[in-house]
Amino acid sequence: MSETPESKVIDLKGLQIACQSCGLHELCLPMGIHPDEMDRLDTIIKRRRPLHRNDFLYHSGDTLTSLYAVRSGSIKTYSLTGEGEEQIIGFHLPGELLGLDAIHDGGHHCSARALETTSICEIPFEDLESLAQEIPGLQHQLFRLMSKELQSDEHFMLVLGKKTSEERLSNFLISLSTRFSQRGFSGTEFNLSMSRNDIANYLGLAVETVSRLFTRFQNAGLIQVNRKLIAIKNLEGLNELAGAKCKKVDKSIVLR
Amino acid sequence: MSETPESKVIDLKGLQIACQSCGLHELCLPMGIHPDEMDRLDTIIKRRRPLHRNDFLYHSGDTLTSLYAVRSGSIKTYSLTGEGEEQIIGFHLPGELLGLDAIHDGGHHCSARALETTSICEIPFEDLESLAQEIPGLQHQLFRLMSKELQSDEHFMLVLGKKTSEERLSNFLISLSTRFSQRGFSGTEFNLSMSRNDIANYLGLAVETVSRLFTRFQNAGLIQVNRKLIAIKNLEGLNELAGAKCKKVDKSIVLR
DNA sequence: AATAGTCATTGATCTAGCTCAATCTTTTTG
DNA sequence: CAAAAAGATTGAGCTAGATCAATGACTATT
Repeated sequence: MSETPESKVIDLKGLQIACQSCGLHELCLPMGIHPDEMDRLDTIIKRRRPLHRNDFLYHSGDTLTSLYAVRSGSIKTYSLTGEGEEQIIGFHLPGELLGLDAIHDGGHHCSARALETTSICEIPFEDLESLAQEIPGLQHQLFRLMSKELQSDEHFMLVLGKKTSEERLSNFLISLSTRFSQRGFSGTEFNLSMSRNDIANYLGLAVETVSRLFTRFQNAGLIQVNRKLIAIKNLEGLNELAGAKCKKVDKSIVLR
Repeated sequence: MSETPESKVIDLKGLQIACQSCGLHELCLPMGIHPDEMDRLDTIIKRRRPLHRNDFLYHSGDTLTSLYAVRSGSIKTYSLTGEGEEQIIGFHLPGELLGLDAIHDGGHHCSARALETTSICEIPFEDLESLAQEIPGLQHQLFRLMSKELQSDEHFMLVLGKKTSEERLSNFLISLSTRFSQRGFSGTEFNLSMSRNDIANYLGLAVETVSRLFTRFQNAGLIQVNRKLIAIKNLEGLNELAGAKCKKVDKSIVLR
């Protein structure tokens, strides 16, 4: 985690991609701020060498020093239950900010771990806060990003609150699809960087249920599953499942 | 909703309680800012006449103009599912801020409705944002409040994600108890301003299940239920239930 | 005070999804 | 490359909680 340049073959200079030239700046912190202000943001952001699979970005209990933006790869966040079981809170894709939930009391209450090789921009929070004090657009964007996360948490609470396993999984797949395409990747064909176990844990289901659902969805022609690779074949159908709340007219009957 | 003073017998002047003298300022927006800055905050905050039970604070689809802080009473927020059913997102107690999730795209995605007679401070968002630009403590407190909400949303996701009905309801009761005592009310005896239906909806359970659980909890000596009035008799026991994740050692056996 | 309407409780049954168990596949390690 | 470990799938049965149904209690209206 140290910043000693000599300890690596990797050209750290090459990692110093500016926000300006980053394909994610329309989603990320720099959104809506002027080019010269973006330069100031760049001066506080640290680009570190990539994390490998299972590397920790931070641990539960760590003091909050920085926020982190995913540049490529993916991260899962989780906390441990009373009995020491992992409980997954979220999966974070490129352009998404981590650590916002730690601002409140200055400490992380969950751990963040790379699901695959992942590069990260580190943004020291104190610096960011001072900069936000000077750049109205940055303050606004920070409010917007936090608000967006509140919104998506609320959406997920709705999904968990009432929905059947079918609704949960279809919502999950749609969410991934949407987020991938917003980030310039294919929304119809993508890799799941997390295990079936992680998915089940996140959705509050048993692994077996998730596995069965994948087969069912595939048999119904909604998706094509090949190990970690998912191809969405019928987004419309998935959407119907995702919104299904009818008790009487059982839409899921097509899947039997 | 208009501000015409002559249309009411209520002394609107009397409603103009300053943040300074408000018992909630340690929890609410003014926390951590200096007295003279608090005065500036006071100048932008509008105190309106109280909402009555079932009055709307805002509707889903409304443009975000203000954030709202609950001064007394309680508010529920909910959105409508595809099939037009109400899905409750949260219950908001005195000192809590509403509308933060609307900053992202400037519009409310849920409706907010009073559960009982409720007074509200209205804080025009644009004014608040400008003020936060000038008062670092205010910017920081806004970040903190949003972060706190993220944290509690995450906690609730954990509860919904895996937990049994017993765990869900005990978590709910503990959350209310904690929040009431933080606000200077009794944490061991309080009124539920929401219906059993609302509770069930919020927790993703059937009304009947909630009702049965109340009786079970009462029989186990954990709580005393009298209609809307709840008395916590054994907080320790509730806490155990709330954290229960053991599959083998079934703690809930005591309740049968 | 009577009536209608809403809200809450209790009982009986049914089912979605969990648990347990076995097999198969992929990844890791020596 | 083989062995071991981890992850994924599939099957069979069980259970927590949903649904359906009926009754009881409180609230509001006239």
